[in-house]
Amino acid sequence: MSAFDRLAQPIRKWIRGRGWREMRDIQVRATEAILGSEADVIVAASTAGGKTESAFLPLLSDVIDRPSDAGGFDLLYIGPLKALITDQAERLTSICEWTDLPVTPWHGDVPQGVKGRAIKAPGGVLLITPESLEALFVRRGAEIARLFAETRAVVLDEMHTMLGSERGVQVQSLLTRIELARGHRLRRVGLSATLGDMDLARAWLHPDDPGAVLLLVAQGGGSELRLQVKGFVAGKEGAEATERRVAADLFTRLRGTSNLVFAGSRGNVETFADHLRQLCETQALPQEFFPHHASLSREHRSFLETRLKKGSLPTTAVCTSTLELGIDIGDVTCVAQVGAPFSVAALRQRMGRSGRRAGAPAILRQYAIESAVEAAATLPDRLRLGLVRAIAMIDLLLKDHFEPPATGALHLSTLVHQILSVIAERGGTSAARLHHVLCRAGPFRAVDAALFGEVLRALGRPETALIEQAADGLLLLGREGEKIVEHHSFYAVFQTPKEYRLFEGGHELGTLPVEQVLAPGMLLLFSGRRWRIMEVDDRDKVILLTPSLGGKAPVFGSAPGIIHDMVVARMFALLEGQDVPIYLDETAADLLAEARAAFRHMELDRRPIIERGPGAWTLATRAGTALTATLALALQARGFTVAAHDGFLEADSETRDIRSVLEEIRAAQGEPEVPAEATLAFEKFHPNLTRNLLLYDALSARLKFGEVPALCSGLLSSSEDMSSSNLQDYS
DNA sequence: GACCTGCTGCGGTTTG
Repeated sequence: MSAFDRLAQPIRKWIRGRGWREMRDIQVRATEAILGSEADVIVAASTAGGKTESAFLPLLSDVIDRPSDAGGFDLLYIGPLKALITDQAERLTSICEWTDLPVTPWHGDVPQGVKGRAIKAPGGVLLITPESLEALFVRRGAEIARLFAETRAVVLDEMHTMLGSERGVQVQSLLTRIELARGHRLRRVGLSATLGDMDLARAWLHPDDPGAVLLLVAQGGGSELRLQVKGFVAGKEGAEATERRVAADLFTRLRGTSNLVFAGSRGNVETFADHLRQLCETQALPQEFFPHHASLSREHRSFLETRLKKGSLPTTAVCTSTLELGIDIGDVTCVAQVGAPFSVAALRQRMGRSGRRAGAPAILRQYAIESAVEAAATLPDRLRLGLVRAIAMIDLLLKDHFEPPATGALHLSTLVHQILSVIAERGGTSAARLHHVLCRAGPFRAVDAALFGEVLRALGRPETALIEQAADGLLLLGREGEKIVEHHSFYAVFQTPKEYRLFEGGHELGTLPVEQVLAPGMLLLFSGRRWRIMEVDDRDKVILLTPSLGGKAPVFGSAPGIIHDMVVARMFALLEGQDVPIYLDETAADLLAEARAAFRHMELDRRPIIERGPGAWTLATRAGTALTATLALALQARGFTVAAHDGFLEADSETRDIRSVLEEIRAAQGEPEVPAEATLAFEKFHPNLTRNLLLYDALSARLKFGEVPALCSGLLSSSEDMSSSNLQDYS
């Protein structure tokens, strides 16, 4: 029987109505896998590859041909974005045209009435965010078993966003809790365009039996890739003039077509959008360049998304990662990247937005801006680390190597969240039951009973008061716990900063973080236009703006970027190599030659430690951000001031010698050494834990003291032969 | 030296 014939009659009718000549290969294979087995399935296909249909045509067929008598939702879909859920619900409603299966989108913008009706008569497909599912547990814990009693499968969309993230652990935990409530397993179907390590993806989907997960990868689809790296040197003209030259190049290359320009930060998005707007104005051309980032109003963002999707007018979005994944914005001619990205995985995701039409190439224009090098130039300037990283990223992209998600983290912040959620769901529970639900059946398997007890005691401290224990031993929400769980901000496992809202007239333009100093009279670039601040209301967190002629991009706040070991290793290979990639323009090639000359001149090709001056050293760690930062902490704990760059550390001390201190650190055998002033609280519920627990969490995720002794050995090795990795232990 | 994601229930008022 052909795959088409295995589908239910109403589904076949819908397919014929589409006028499809045949099903795609991935859809045929998914139909056979889903209808021919009970196994979990991963469907890996590009964004336009028909993943959603691959999963839902057979899943819906199964529901139609083998209807269940019990009530409850037949299929569950979890998606990371509200806009994606709205889109997918429309597509599924169309597919279900000839069936009587309801399709219910469920997120914060869905009206209460729709949700009320779905709870009263659950059935068909429920499409929901992780946060709204969390809210169901907290508010309607007793009804979970009824709602999902006979659910056939859960579809996990954009699965790559879940791997290694706090939100992914939350989803894993919620799925186990559904299974425990209804008493049997829930089949999982994962969808993604960009999964690096398939074994990790399998293990995430089915931790107890990764080998049983069927993996379906779409064939081909790899369109031709055209690349250029353009170098720019900021000379005496200053930074702004250089930005203008980059903007002028973008204007010439992109005008008249639709494109995405990834500018790296919200501040840069505003800066380049402003330059490009001015170029349109000067030449009396209609506006076709618009900014897009998370702080802009929903209204402005949807205007731009709709314009891109319609494709009738040339449109270039200057954007941050807001346009990296999610809803279908159609095909763009070219992806431009200003400055090096932070991961190959993100670059790959971005490239997926271009070259989607059959026969059209994917085009990447990489812009690298470097400073003019003078005698006092900094290490990153002399070694052209921005350009070198951009080339390393492209190199890895071409080889199809990208960063695997981090594994092995304890995720204690999300554990705290789930402890509160399970207690709220059941109105109270025992410590043993909690440990079973979350750490044995659930995703927190690295947390043993002793560590779990320490977490519970931290939450029960009088000053924390998240939980308390009744006389019979039952764990209940404490005074603060009640407050936190009651508020709607509880449902998300990630944290968001407080923000000002920006208005012009009664019209909201977007938001800015409250940390920065803003005062009336200041000039601002925002939402692609220029403003003067009229009024700052600190109580209501509102800022009133009026149009002006000047202005500069605001500071949106920052977090350190994390570069993987694999990228830094590639950067060193480039610095030590001779080859000049053919996709470099003349300036970029000159800059790479300068970087290589500087690398040799500093003798970094021969020695891992060089002395910049008395009490000032440069170390070539050749490691990514995590390990380099860990060594930096150990040096700081011993009185050094340090500055970290990709694969390098600059360490200064007036009293200590770097070699003897590295010997000491090596002798400490990976014992953590963290200066008292270093913060270890990064995640939403971290402030409720003890410093000791935060250290455990950091050691499991972002600090690598275990690798420090080997790193020290490599640095101390007197070998002149640097061809073998200095990360090996020579002792 | 960075980015992104999410949100319930209830009480009061208005409208047909």
